[in-house]
Amino acid sequence: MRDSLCATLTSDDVGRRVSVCGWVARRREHGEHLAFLDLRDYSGLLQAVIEGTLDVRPESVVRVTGTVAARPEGTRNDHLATGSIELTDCAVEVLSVAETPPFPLDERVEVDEALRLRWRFVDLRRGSLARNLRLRARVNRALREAMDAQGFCEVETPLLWAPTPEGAREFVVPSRLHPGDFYVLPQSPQIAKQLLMVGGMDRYYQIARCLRDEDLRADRQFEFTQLDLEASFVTQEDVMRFVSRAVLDAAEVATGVRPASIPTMTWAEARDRYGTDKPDLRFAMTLQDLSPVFATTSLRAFAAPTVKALRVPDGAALTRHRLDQLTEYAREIGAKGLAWFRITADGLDSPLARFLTEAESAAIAAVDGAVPGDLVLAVADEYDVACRVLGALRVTLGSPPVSEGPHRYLWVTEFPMFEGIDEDGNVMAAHHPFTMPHLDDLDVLESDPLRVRSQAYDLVLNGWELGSGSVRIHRADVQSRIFRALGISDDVAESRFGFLLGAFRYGAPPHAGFAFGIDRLVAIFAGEENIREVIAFPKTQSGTDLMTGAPKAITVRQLRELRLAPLVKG
RNA sequence: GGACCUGUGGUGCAGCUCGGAGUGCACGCCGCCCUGUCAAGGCGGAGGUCGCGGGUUCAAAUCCCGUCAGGUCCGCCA
Repeated sequence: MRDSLCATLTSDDVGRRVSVCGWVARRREHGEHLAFLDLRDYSGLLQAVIEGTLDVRPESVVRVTGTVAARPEGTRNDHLATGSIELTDCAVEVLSVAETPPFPLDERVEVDEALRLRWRFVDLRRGSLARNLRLRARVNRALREAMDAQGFCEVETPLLWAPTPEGAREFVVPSRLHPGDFYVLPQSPQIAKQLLMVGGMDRYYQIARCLRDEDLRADRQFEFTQLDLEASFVTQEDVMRFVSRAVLDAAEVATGVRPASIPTMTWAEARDRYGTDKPDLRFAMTLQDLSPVFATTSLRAFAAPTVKALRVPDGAALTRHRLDQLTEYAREIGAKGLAWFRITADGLDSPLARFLTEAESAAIAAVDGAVPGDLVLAVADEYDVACRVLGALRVTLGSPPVSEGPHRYLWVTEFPMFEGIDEDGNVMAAHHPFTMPHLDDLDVLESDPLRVRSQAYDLVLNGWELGSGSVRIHRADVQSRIFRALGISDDVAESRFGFLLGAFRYGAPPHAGFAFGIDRLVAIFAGEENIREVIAFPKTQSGTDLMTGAPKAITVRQLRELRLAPLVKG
């Protein structure tokens, strides 16, 4: 139907007779003798000159056959890639008539997202979504090539899997052939890929869809895509090298610049200095420890195991209302309160200032090299609370928009094996129960489990957790000790993970792996705050699809076939 | 489960504090004019359940309560 794309024609093509197909982006009519038609296909725009009237509606699909011509002197358009040429002597064939679109396709108009989702097929015609999806395709290809080059074999794993009650809530699929029984959609191919290792696949990868029935966020959809990989006879360092290669290749393809190698930070340092396990290294603002200064304080608000402080450059300008909001936020995420100190040339401006000793005031005024005009925030609490709250405030107050600043990658290593204690007094797995403990900490596994580090590692980019991985346990004795620490009895372990543990009895190679979110990676490459902008057909925050209307009721007949009966219809 | 923000012709906004006739702007749409425009231009026109329900009031887009939808966040996401 066509022999050219709109924006691939150049002045070199002048004189050629060509056919192009696309959508009517704009029309400009000048009476009965002249009209202009801007034709759009995925490559861009091309102007066609119509000598006569033009009877096509915007967004109709047309085929234009014409002669490529240089534009007359003085009529070139520098804003258009094809602005020095145009099609003349045109024949316009209308292939499909369009109604007026539900919102303008002009990218300069910001359109309500609900409308964009309802009419996604129209929104896809606008530039930014289309660009993001093409960027995503290039990233996918770079990832595949990197994995292939490193000796990995792409293997597909089932979407219909067995329930493994642990971790994220699973999507459930009723079985027609086995009424009353259910498949679940995998939260990740975790167990499948470990079985591939036992099966001798050696190095596996997959661009895998993962499904989790948890509440949605700007960076979380029910279904998301990971580069999932696993390798045998490798160390943590090997896996980090594999992943770095893939991510850096993708970054180079996406941005044109290859980032330097990715630095490493321990989890303990990340929490201490940045108050989070996913530090955003694009800006400084590290947490300062003031505990020694306040060790013997008479100020009750500061009598706590840990006092940490954060300097906010130029933060003294924040209004009292804003400070109240920040205090409210700090409480919301677990702090008892938030102390603030405006640094002025005359000393501290704060409701607490008059209760501080001279040494205490001096320490606060000196936090992180504070100068007049800055603000110092402080939290006194248990160590982990102080870190977490100030870490969140650091991001709230300092973090640049996603589209700004450099891309700062970071490996975070030596995660704790366990975090927190459940109602039964057992520790809880921080990663998953097949994660190998740090060998140096194996002797305190029973005596002091919360101190045990794991061989788990995260990849972080600009404060977003891209993904995580670990060295897996391949020794039965270590696995039993972990299950015991987690309060999982042999029977329970057998019923939940029996097929995996059984497989491990038939010769399991030492193996390790990783998985990272492609939606998030591409969103950051695209400068988007929201992964919906890099997904063709995303869901709303309440999990609905405004285009298809999903989720929907199914017919009584379908229910009967599945032997299901609705208890309630909400 | 919870907090907050948003909802006004097809689209994007203003109007809301301090209640007084559906008032305004820009785009789009329809008609007419226009031979080099490119976010074309000129003239004219149509188009509204102010998300929905209730309350207060002589009077509600505006104040109050509830509810729905979209978004951001907390919880949740081994």
